[in-house]
Amino acid sequence: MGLLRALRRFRVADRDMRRRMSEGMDMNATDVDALRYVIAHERAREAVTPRALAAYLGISTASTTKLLDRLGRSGHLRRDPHPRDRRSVVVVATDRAHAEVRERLARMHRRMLEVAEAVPEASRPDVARFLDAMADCLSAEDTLGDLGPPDASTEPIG
Amino acid sequence: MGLLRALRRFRVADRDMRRRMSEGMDMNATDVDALRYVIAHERAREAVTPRALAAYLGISTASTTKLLDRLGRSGHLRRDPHPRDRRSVVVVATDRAHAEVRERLARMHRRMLEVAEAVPEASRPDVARFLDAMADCLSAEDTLGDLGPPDASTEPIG
DNA sequence: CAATGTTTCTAGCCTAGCTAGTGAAATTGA
DNA sequence: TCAATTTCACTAGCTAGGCTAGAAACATTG
Repeated sequence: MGLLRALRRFRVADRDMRRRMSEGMDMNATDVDALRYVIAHERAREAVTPRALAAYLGISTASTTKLLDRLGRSGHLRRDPHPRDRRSVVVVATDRAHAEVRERLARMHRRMLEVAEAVPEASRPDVARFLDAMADCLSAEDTLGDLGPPDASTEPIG
Repeated sequence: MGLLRALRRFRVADRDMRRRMSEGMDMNATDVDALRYVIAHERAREAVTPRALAAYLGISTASTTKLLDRLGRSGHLRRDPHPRDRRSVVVVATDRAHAEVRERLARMHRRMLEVAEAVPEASRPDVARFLDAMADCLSAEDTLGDLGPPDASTEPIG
């Protein structure tokens, strides 16, 4: 079944991309993920609090405080006062962060759009349904992850 | 474009699944990944060395030594002497590890197969091509990762 | 067979997580 | 209204899982 093979390949590519990205931007994977999260929400005009960020990243708020310190020091994120809750804070990406991410993303994102548009109209619902159903499989309660035969991306000793 | 939305959803589901899996098996994500790798290769009758494992996981061989110690202590992996290279080692999953993983995976894997088989014959090549092309996008040299609008899985402060 | 390369492991360090607990502000309820 | 509770971000201190450097055993090559 080539579909599962293709899915596995995509997952590995995604993992490797995150790795390169983290390497290339000289920050750890969580920090990059956080940066992407903040920027995406900023583009959608939605404020991000440390708590929301922690929930998304799956780390504690204490760790998020440290994360914000790091990304503050590196000049990517800033803490602004929350407009309505004086205990809280709004996390904002700096212009530099926006520019840096835009620069790195633009090309890939454009390519992805092209690829999506190249899928024949008639097949699109099936593609979307397939991915949604796969997501459902992974979301089911008691799962551990799929295995399947290894891809040819390894170097067994033979 | 719903395809990219579906793809994002799949990625998040995959991430969360790994998180639950790591939580549920009471080991860190890298160790689970390693276990899956070893078991998958074992099923394909391919030996796994610490070095190959390190390469796959993207960590140093020194860290892999520690990883093997951990998974040895927990009774999931074993070091066997390498048949032809006396410097080296073959990493083997214990029966218990096989059973544990099989138990956790069986249902999900079965579901995934069903989902794949439910995709209409006519659309399958398009689905596979889409995923392959997306993987290529992510593999391109200078990429950072896609952004796109955030999904509704967040709780912005409004 | 000497020289070089490869493989795993050890020793010691550093970072990014964690829990527990704090002070300040918001919310709830009597 | 105001006391009690909850929620928020943060601090302090710990731990685990990465890293580099270097060593010993073995393989490979000229």
